[in-house]
Amino acid sequence: MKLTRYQQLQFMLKEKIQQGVYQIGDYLPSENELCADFSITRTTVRKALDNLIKEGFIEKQQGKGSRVKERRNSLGLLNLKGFSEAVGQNVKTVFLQKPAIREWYAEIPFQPSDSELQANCLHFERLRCVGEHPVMLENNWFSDLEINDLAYQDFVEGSFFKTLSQRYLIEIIGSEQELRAEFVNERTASYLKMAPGAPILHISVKFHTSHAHLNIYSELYCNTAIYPIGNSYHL
Amino acid sequence: MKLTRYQQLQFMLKEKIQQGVYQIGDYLPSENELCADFSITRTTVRKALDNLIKEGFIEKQQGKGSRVKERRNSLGLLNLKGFSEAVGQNVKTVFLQKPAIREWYAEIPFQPSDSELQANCLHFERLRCVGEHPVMLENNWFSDLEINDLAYQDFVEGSFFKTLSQRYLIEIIGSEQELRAEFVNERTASYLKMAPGAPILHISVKFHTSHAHLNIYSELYCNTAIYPIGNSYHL
DNA sequence: CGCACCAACTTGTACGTACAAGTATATTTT
DNA sequence: AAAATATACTTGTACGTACAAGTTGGTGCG
Repeated sequence: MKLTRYQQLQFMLKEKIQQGVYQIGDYLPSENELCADFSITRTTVRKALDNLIKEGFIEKQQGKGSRVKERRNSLGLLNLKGFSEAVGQNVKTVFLQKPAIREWYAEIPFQPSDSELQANCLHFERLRCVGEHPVMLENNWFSDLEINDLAYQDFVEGSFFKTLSQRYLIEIIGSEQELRAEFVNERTASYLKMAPGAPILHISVKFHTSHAHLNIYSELYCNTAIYPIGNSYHL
Repeated sequence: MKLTRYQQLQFMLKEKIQQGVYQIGDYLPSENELCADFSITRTTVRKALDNLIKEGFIEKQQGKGSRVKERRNSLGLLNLKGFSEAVGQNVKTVFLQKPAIREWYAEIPFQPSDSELQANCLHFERLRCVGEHPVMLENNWFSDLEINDLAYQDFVEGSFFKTLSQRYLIEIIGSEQELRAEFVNERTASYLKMAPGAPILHISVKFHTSHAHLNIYSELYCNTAIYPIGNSYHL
């Protein structure tokens, strides 16, 4: 697997950002410095930086430079409104099912590819709580083609996506979602401490990753009575 | 307002796509042809095409060319799953409130800017139906800073966003959403022909546009019992 | 002290060139 | 007829150069 020059620089910079060498708000070396350091032309450096912008890692300003930014806001990822932004993020995550090989769940509204179905299916289930309020029940399925040795202890800062990015160099590059308002079922109601018959937000997601054969299939049940679900994207 | 060369080409191509000169699936002229036609270098042509890719208008394949694609799928825009993809799209849209200047709605969960609040507020309300099923009640608010003379007869193919793009050259470049599952209220239930106490999907959206001072604020109430709401994006 | 100006940076645009790599078609060989 | 090869396209990568435009800090004048 041979990488182009701009890919080498792109991945190297991404790695340093993820490792914290360049922190949020920091400026990267200027384009001319990167040219000199890597013995490449500015055209190639700019291609690498353009990709990092598209991936949401940095932003540029003419005359100033390239600054590392908070990536979460660039993605169409779900977040608990008023939670990620909160200062004291007293969020707890409880594993109901630790990561393990299980059967592919039949009720996924998206069709996994043949190569995914032929591989083993990894699955885990978590309960997300804000303070003492359980707010989201989350199930995830994905093939073990690219990911092995996944243990729940390993999750980087408790985040599955951060783990994918830092341990496996896998980035989320897109998603499809289906949204439904339903009556909560019995099992979910008991976990989320909701009254029977209450409305619940049911989200089915297919996350596309930088590895073409790897998708993450998630089924989310959210109690939005206190914390609505937020979702943002931009080009 | 002086446009750069790649912007001129970019807007010209976008215009031709929107006018149907280049239809979905068509290939654009090759990069070298565009170079010759506009007397610019390939670097500049590629910059214009890169932007059209980012905006979701085209996709490229090495060795073949640049093909016009269905833009809807690139945006985080909401669509009725199983509806847009359906062949016989027997969708009806009924205006409950035609576009007119009204008061800013106080309950928007996003804060309009001062320049927006100082301008007049345009508003309209629509009911979206699939066949005989009403599925979505939609309210939209936005300032009249960039948009005037908006009449409901003018909507291009019945689409507000297509109207913005083609009549006002305004593109949606991002959005923030808040999702909630609630009990349907009385008025909404009667419009959507739902039983009182049924669960409903409540979506609050702030659409960011290519005009920095113009945002579209939408409040959507969706009956997802038959048609779930779809939502996709990719980098 | 305050303001205008300049110099030294930064990124943005645009030029031109060369070759690599993927796709499709026509031609030649087997 | 089928397979391999040549070819003429396409886009992708990478080089190098020049100047425009935005930002910052210092210098010197009023």
